[in-house]
Amino acid sequence: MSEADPKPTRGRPKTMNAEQVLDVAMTAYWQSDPADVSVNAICQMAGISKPSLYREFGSEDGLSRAVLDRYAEQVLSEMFDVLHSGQGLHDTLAALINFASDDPRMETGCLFYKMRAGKHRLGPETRARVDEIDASAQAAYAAFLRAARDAGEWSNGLSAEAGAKYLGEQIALAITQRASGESPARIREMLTLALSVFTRA
Amino acid sequence: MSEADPKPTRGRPKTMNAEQVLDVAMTAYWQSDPADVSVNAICQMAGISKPSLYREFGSEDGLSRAVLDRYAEQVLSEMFDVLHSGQGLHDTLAALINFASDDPRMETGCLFYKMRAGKHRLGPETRARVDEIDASAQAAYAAFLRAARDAGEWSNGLSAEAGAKYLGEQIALAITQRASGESPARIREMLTLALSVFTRA
DNA sequence: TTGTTTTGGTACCGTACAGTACGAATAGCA
DNA sequence: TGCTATTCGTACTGTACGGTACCAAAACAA
Repeated sequence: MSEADPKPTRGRPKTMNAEQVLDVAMTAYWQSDPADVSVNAICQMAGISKPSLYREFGSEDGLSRAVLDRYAEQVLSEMFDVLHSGQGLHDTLAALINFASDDPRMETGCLFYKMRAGKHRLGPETRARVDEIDASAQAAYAAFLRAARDAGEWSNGLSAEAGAKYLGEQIALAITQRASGESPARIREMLTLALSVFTRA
Repeated sequence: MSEADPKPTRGRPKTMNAEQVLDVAMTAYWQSDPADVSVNAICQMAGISKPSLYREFGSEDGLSRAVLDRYAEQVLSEMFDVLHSGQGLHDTLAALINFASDDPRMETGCLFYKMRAGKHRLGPETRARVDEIDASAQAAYAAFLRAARDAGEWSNGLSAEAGAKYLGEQIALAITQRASGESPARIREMLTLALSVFTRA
């Protein structure tokens, strides 16, 4: 992932903690919106100077890409583990509904979906990473639906790819609505309705 | 709506055409995103100077509010006429699906939904207008669903308000996906699936 | 002609942004 | 004690933005 720094034995010791900066940036991006948080603001919040940030991450694009990587590792991975938990279709969908509607981490939305929604405002590296993650998420949804179909739990006229897209977009919609202050109960009601197409013949 | 100008008999005759400026701004906002189009760019595209624009609209907020008003009159009104066409539930839903999936005007998305998605970046007047339109749209959807229920065409356990919210968000999602380049066929497939909850018992 | 009124645009204001030049600070090594 | 390597942050660059001061242009009225 990142080039292993051979820990230089000479030179002024670094006081900047890259991971703490990433945490600060991730929280800020996540709580509001990547497009509304400037590099200046992140430096101020993290208590470092701008050159320090640029030495570490190269550019704003490099920073946001690193933040997205961290978010994928720390948050998205857990979300996609649900798809491989081996439970049945119904239980897995219920788990997804629970996560999207009630998980406190999604109270201000999902950083990945925020980045995807404002993709054109991101730098090329971050944008490419967004596309990668989007593709792998769709693949995971599709694999999950294929498994459910093979197990005879679902037999729609829909292709697994179309179903995956639908499932992914419904979850994205639900989480995005949480960021705009909609009540978890309403979101649960609507998402349950949207996903009922998988459990009703 | 706007204060009637008493057409002054004195002073230099105005060469600026406010409606043409609004058209230019609406097209620009609509094609890309209100947050990505500057006042400078609009002035350049419209061939006028910045003070002229500010004399007419007061501020960027005033301009975007005027653009939204125009959009509501010219585009949204037609969309909501569908709800009052008096057809049955099934036909009306089909008309909405047609509009969202295939109407060429929605090829680059819906300006209203773009503004709503980036509401926090708008000025106070425009933001208030967005909320107004959102509320009246929900009311129209709810009235439509109540009428359908009274006619016995729909008998879900859902409240008309929850159904209205669901319906509106599904249409918004479909149109927003068109702006991100998704194929009309896919969008139609997914929106049809999402709205099938209204026609299946 | 001489004012008065209205609209025109040039040139500017202050602010915020991403990104950088550069010298001071701090370490190990000779 | 230098010398070199590395990180530090102050202070700056250039650009873009929303918004405005100001005066010239163009009409009618006296």
